[in-house]
Amino acid sequence: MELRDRNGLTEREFLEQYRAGDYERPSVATDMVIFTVSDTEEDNYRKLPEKELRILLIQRGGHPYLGQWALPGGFVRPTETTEQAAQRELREETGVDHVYLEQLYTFSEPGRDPRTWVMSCSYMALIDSGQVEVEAGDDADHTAWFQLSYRLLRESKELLEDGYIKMRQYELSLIHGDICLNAIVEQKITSTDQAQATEYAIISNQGLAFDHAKIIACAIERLRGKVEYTDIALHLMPKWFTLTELQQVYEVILDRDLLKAAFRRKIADLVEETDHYTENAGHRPSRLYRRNRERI
Amino acid sequence: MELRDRNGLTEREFLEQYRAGDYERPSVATDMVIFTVSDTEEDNYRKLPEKELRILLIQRGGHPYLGQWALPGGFVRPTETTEQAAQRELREETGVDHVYLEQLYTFSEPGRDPRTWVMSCSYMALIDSGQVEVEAGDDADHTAWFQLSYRLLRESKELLEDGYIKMRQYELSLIHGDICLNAIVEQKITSTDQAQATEYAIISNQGLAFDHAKIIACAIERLRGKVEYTDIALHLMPKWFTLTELQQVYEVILDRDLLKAAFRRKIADLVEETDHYTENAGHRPSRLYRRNRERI
DNA sequence: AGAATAGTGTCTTTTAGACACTATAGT
DNA sequence: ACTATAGTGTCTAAAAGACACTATTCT
Repeated sequence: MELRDRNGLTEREFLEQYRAGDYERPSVATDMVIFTVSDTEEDNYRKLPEKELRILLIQRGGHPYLGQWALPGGFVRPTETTEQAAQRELREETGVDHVYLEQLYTFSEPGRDPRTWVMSCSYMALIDSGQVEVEAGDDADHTAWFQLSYRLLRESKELLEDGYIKMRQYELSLIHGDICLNAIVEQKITSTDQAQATEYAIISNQGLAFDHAKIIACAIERLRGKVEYTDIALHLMPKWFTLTELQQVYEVILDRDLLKAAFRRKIADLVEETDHYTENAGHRPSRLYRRNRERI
Repeated sequence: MELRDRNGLTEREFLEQYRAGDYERPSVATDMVIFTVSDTEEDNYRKLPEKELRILLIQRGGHPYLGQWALPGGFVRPTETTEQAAQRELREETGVDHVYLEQLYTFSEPGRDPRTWVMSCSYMALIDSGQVEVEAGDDADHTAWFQLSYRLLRESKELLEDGYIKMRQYELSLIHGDICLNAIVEQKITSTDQAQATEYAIISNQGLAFDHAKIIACAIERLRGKVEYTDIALHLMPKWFTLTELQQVYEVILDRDLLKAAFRRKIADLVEETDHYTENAGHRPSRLYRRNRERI
């Protein structure tokens, strides 16, 4: 009753005699864009601190890209999924374990790693600001949180016979103390009647290793997109937070101001009020909220 | 002036002496979900034909999963990106070249291929119905277009201390003539205050090879999501089409009826009217539209 | 004439944007 | 009392949903 292939083998027999071919295989690594949001210092006791979006980078201690900054990552092992590899990496690098984790994109351009054929399966992680503060100081081992900004520099559109080409140039800046990394990433959307393709290219790059500027661009775009229609931003918040803090997080991700009343209407179903309030703020206390687990 | 690592090597020297380690590497394949939309036959000369969503499958001629149906795909070569591999595969399998192509997700579960360690970088392609009809008959080489349906079967939600678990079971049906493939795919969303994870599992499976039921589920969900807020569906249309045909395509993707007036308002900016009309339809002729390349 | 689809007008409901107003702890 | 933020009310504009009505070709 068992199926036999053209050599007369059953599946079990086939698998027993199977030897992996000797064609070339790539190494597969995961690279992670780990986001968190932190307060900047504020001198005026009355004013609220501002928020900033940060990602974790590691300074490379060996070739290639010696001295430059790279995303945390590592090679995937045969006994784990890429996601488990990302989780393991995250634990090793930040000590945190249960966080929001989402696969972004697999980068596979030949030559993206000058050593050998390496594909990168990239992930984005969101860590709540509460969990992270503790580890912020471990600068000695060349791990640092960089403030991120990602802004549209130029935009152009060219009409074709049956479609268009749209180019957008973004400036990516990463700042940690005196260290300032910069890259310009170009997004090129070619759209014709049938085909459509989006390509990213690194136009200029100061201090970021490999194609990591592209991966970071990809992550921030995913984050911006999802903030608008999911509750993803809540994974960046501590257990309890004020609505103003939540709005600040939205604003720092989207890089634009939002109107208070409209914002509160929009996120009303994502949160649940508690009976707690902020204290000693130098102004009217604010009610604390938490994530609404009942939401549909 | 050149940087030297702890062994005193410059980057160039390092790369020259670099030998890839002998740790294990996975094979990386691409698997493609190629969508198209076709007309069903209609006996009543007055009635319009209905649309159905189809994907391309290939019957396996060897172990493993001998005789079962699999997505077209193949291994990635060291000189190409995963996207180029997908494009090559698409050309070989369907003869078409310029189509909408989008990376979906990289599946990496150890054991997903019983032969050896294989990761699959999956892609979704959209082919316009006009280009495809020609190739529809090549059934001899075990390649066939299957009508796809993907429906929610069950949904449940369990509240946790600080979050919830949501389970959804979908029934995936693929039909080509007398051949009927079936799978039930479960989506499990675990969401707590910090963490959130979405997992897919194949609950039952008749006739689909590997974990391809998961990949197809992933593709149809991406397609449904993007139809709502992009012009992605236009890549499934021929050069000229009626608004009713376009609406049918939206309806067959979303698996629900839409209101005509609201639909036309919504897609008004995505299309451009032509001066051509349908003929001999047994009823009032319909204006033909094309994709609007001027759209913002 | 009648069948079937094409195409539009308009009323209602919902959502988003804008802005002004009142409320309150802490120094 | 004053500062800075907290929080709400309401008007307007835009988008989505619902439904009815008219228009047109072909057999």
